[in-house]
Amino acid sequence: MTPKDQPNSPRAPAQSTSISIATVAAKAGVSIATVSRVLNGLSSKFSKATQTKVLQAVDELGYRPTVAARTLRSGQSRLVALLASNMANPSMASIAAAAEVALRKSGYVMVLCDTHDQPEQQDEYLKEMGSHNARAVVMLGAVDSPELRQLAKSPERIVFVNRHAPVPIEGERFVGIDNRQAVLDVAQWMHQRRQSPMALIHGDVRSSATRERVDGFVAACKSLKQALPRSHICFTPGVSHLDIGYLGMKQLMTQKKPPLSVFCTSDLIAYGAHRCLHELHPRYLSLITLVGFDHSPLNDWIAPWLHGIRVPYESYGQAIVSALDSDKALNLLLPHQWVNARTASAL
Amino acid sequence: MTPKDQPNSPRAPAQSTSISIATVAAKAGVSIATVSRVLNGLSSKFSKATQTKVLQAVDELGYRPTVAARTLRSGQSRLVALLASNMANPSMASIAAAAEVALRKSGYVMVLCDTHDQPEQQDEYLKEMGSHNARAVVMLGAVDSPELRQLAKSPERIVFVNRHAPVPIEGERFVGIDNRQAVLDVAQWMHQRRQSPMALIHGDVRSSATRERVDGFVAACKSLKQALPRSHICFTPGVSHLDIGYLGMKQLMTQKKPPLSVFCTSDLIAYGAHRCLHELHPRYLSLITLVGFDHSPLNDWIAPWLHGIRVPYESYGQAIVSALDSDKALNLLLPHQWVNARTASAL
DNA sequence: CAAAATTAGGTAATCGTTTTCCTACATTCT
DNA sequence: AGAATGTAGGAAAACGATTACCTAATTTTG
Repeated sequence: MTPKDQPNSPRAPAQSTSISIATVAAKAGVSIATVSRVLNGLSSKFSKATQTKVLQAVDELGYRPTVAARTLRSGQSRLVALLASNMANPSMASIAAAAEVALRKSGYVMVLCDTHDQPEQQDEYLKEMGSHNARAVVMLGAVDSPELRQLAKSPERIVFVNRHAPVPIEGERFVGIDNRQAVLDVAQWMHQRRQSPMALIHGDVRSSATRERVDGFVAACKSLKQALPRSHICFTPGVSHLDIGYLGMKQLMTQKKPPLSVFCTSDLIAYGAHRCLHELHPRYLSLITLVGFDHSPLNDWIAPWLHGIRVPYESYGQAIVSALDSDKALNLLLPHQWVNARTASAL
Repeated sequence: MTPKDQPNSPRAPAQSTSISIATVAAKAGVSIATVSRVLNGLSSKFSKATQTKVLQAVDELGYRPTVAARTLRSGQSRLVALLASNMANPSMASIAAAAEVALRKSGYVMVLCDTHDQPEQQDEYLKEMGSHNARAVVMLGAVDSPELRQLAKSPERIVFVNRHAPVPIEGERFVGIDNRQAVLDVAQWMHQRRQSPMALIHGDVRSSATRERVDGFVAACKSLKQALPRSHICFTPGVSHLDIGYLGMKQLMTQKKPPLSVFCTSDLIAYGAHRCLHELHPRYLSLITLVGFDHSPLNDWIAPWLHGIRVPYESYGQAIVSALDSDKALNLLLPHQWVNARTASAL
């Protein structure tokens, strides 16, 4: 702005010499300890006048405490690790984005780690976070691993998101939705529309979320007296959700009684199923109802043909922070919502 | 697994007492300094025998250096901050995911920050990263801000991705694609198909990437003697890319000579345009050609009607690391690719 | 009014590393 | 053989905060 853009008065020390708490103390004419106390709000340890002096010195020098020193001494850092099992999944990305905002707002710093659903990587990251003195770990799709079991026994804070801990943990902090209720909603909606036969394409049931959805859906069908033969339940191991959907749908369409409505346990699976139908014959798209699970906002734009359960990922961030700051076990189930396709037709 | 799941032999010290380099030194029967040297590979400072002893002690104790202490002493950390302007954009998420993997592979730890394209937030994060002794900052869509200018003058490493530094920086490290060439490809393809009139819907030109695409496309049209009247160039400030596309297309369709092919400077814009066309009349979808820019892998599944430039986001990770590790300015332009729509029809 | 309690703030130890000196051999050069 | 060089490793000083402990002054209490 001003012609001279030296940030400080000429008296100010060269920017190169980093300013430490000692610099502030000297400038304010107090001891290092006092500066520290003011900065940490250890009230009844300093007078109002001193506070002002210190704060002013801090401000003038543009001082910021060195994180490493603080962490070393106090043994606590503001780092929170988010271990995601697969960042290529848009819903994981949504959660990561929401978590980042909420964590930041609470003064945390988020480190992102993609475990690719592999126990070894997960362990590596968990160890890494230990040596960083991370305040907490957010597991976005945890898999079983030695280090995780180890960590679970320690007082370390872990928040499980969407997928429960792979091994029972007393005092588990969990953030997710009520999958049982959600799939019940799905089953009832499909049942009302009388679009039999129905089918189910699902992901890997090693994920508790998927397991709840599969079990819940099967149970709901049974209680509704809605047929769901084993041949109409598809899963292909070892491939992406997109391929699971694609292959599953292909398989379903070879049955003698192809389904009229298909529930997919994730949106990605539904996308795959859609592509399959489209390739087989575009007309199928208007005949067969696809129901997904996740409903990213983008669906309204590019997959308006998809019905499904909307998971409120944008509010996961705050929930994760709450779980993290909580001193006891927590099971936060966020409200989901049924969403009708925007267009009946196949777009 | 075993009945006794004490991780260590009975001889091992209680897990609670954290093991430091001193513990290792004691166990190996050497000094702290030597352990440090072995761990840091300061060769010709220790014998092979000592190395073995130390490494074994490290292994048996499961010792990991405390990051904070190391950072404090050396003034360097392995933290790399990735400041993204908008994580809700799938292409940013792709880059973030790719960067995370590549950085990790090179021993860095990635901190994710969403600036929401706001200078104040960006500054806050930049300052924060300063006090973390971050090794580098990766700007994924930088905006102009005081702190960034300040940082640019320091020896701090900054990598600009996709969008160039908002203010000229000598020695800029850049990772992106050749937008000029890409839009030339687009224009030529559209020109060959003779789908006149053509139109352009673009994002905010404060982004250098968008500016290059817009200017390049306009220039290409001119050199191809392809009409592109001002009325066929749309931009709506202050709304999301999706809305830019939606509103832009709506505006285009009210013209007396609506376009037969439309170039959108991002896929999100194309999605918006598509939705608009679909709502106006599904038949439009098979008449009007939409060309996007980004081409996330998901497009093959949910937007097979979209032509466009594929940006190799998955290889951005490695490129970012290269730029970061480079000692001099760098302008890494990755190869893009023209992609035809998978289906001519409107899905 | 003396004792007790509170307030304000300084001194110095400490966190776990890295790194600068130093020393003491062992080797090589002249 | 004496000097120079290299190798191996120890002792101790940083790095920049937090915090336990201590001292004085001030206020409250009985």
